Amino acid sequence: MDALAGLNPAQRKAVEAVRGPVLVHAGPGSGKTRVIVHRIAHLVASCGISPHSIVAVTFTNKAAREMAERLGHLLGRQAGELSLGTFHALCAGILRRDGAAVGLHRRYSIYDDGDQIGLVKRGLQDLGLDPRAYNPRALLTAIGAAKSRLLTADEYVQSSQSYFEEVVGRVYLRYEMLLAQNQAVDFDDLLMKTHHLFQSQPQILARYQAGYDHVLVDEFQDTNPTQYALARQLAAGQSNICVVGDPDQSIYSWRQADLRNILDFERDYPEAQVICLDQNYRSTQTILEAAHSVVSVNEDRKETELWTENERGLPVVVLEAESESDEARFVVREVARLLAGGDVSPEDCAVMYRTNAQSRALEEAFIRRGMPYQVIGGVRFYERREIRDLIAYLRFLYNPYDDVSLLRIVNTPLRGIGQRTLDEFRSWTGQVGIPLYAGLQRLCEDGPANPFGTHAAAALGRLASLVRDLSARSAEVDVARLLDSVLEMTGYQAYIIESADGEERWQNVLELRGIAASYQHLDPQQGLTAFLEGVSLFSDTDELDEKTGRTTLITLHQAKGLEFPVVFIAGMEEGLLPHFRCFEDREQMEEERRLCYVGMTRAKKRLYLLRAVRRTFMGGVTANPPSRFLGDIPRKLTRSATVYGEEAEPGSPVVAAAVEFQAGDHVEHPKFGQGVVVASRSTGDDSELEVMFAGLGRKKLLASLARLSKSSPE
DNA sequence: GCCTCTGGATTTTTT
DNA sequence: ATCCAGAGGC
Repeated sequence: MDALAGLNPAQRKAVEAVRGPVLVHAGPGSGKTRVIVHRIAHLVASCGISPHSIVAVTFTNKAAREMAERLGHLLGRQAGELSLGTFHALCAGILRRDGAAVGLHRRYSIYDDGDQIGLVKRGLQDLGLDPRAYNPRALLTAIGAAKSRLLTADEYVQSSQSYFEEVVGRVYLRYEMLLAQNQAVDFDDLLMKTHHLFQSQPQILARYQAGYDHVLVDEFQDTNPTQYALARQLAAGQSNICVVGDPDQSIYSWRQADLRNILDFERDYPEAQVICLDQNYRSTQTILEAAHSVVSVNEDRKETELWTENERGLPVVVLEAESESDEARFVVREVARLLAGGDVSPEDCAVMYRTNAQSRALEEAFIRRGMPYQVIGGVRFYERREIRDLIAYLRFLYNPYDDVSLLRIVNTPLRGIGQRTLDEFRSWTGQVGIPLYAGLQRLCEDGPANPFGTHAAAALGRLASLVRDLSARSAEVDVARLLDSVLEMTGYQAYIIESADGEERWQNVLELRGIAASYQHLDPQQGLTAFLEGVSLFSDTDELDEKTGRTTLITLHQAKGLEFPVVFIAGMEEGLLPHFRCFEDREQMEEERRLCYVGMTRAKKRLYLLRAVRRTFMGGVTANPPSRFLGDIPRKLTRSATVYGEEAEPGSPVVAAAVEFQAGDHVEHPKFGQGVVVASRSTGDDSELEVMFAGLGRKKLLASLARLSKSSPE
């Protein structure tokens, strides 16, 4: 095997630079994955490095799988010995093995977003704070941000500067306590606790460092400081660390990804080799130039430009539609037209958008035309109620300290344990000083001689023996059979089938059953561990399948790393892309630009930028001006067109009302002063505006009542 | 204890 | 438009 075959000089250099720190700057379509794969193959096949001592971190599980597959072709069996995965998956494994050193049981739970919100709300309650006065979401974001910067609750409290931060600090402390009680971690904890483990237990770190001589990090621009710190810890033994990224494609700052990691890398490893991959193999010259014209407006940016030997190609199509349904109809018609041409198949096409809500109109159009499509993300499988319920059952059986899961299933399906009984039960276990699950055990042992009223005692007793029987079962049978037992013994199956949309929900349950069945080859304990971990760390992009014969509908964020011959970007409007939440902040606005750049550079041959003049949004109608990004693309690269459908006339009153004030307009209010319209919805003959006023925040106003006047921006 | 109704908030992106 | 929490009736 020749790991260097077919590489250009820069790629070859990146593959061969095996010693010491390396920073690879890889623009879109520059063969980044190729470089990583060949670098690993080169390390193993030519340098004689053991695959056991290589760890490669990817952004998604899917990326890890694909890499594993390609390496399988190059290295055969040895590829299975590499450590490949996301930071989260790798950390979950490390904590499973060594978490005891930081107070974590072997069987801990991983809490997702919904669980976390629940814990924050409980924390607020415990502290006697009103969950309506303090938005749990905002608190959780603040806590997550702290964890992404390795700030513990104590440190946070020490350093809090404002009243809000003080509240966050108190909630953070409480939240951590609740997690510990439940033997649970959140996503950020997977990283932070691993880091803490390594820091506090040098002998454990040494073991991993000795194991990992070579550390690779993909999508480095989207790592957060905690992830970077982890990578440094792992690489500290040999300093053979290679990070690959592209600052222009950094689109996850809201998840605390920090571009400064790239600068820090050069500071932390001054001897690092920097290699730039700037030849693009993916797109036409026209597409590259158009994309560059959008991203190059950014001020926080080193000027780099990709070049390509590919043909000039077709102009970028810029299309104005009357409504989102016209926009969607155009997409479907155009896909059909290209299919008829013969050289394009449905899976060659992708439709991208800023927000998941936009997928709806598109989906309808595909359905109406009978065209095959797949939506990535959207209503997520693992967020469906029936799925969460069943996972809660399994999670509680796996980790009995997991009260969040227990409380979810205590009365699902209904078994007569209402709020009242539950409160009594909880205060009883509190008084006795035992965890909830132990309380249930005790009820089992004591039989009817418990301190509750007859009705409650009977209901609790039934739950207790149910739990006892199911946990006995969990030690004996594989995940799929355990799930069967849950469905049967709890009456959940009947409960689902009789519920509204029972048929559909039961199908979901069967799908989960199928996923569980894929863990059958493991012993009961390992199987349950692996299943729950897989479920927790699963991401929507993981299910993306490129060879389906279906057109892909996907958010711009999820599209990162993918490529398609034909790309449509829908909703090129002020308020959507860029999103109105970013109007006020230059850095965020620059990220919107990068997001647009990421979308455009997914396209190989054909790129369509679409917008709708009028769009339904939260019940009302909004009218958004064209995205400023469209204006940055030189006209010579584009071809413009308009589509107007039959159902709407441009001059209709509905449209007129919404057009009066548009998202992005600067306005003046007699009392509130200067502001920016962030949303306008037309409701019949009036429009309801949301305006962001300097210092006052968002206010909702009726256009007919509030005496607003348009003003010029500064 | 459970069901239904209402009003309010809520949607940006996700490991 | 849809989801949630809280109130009130059975």
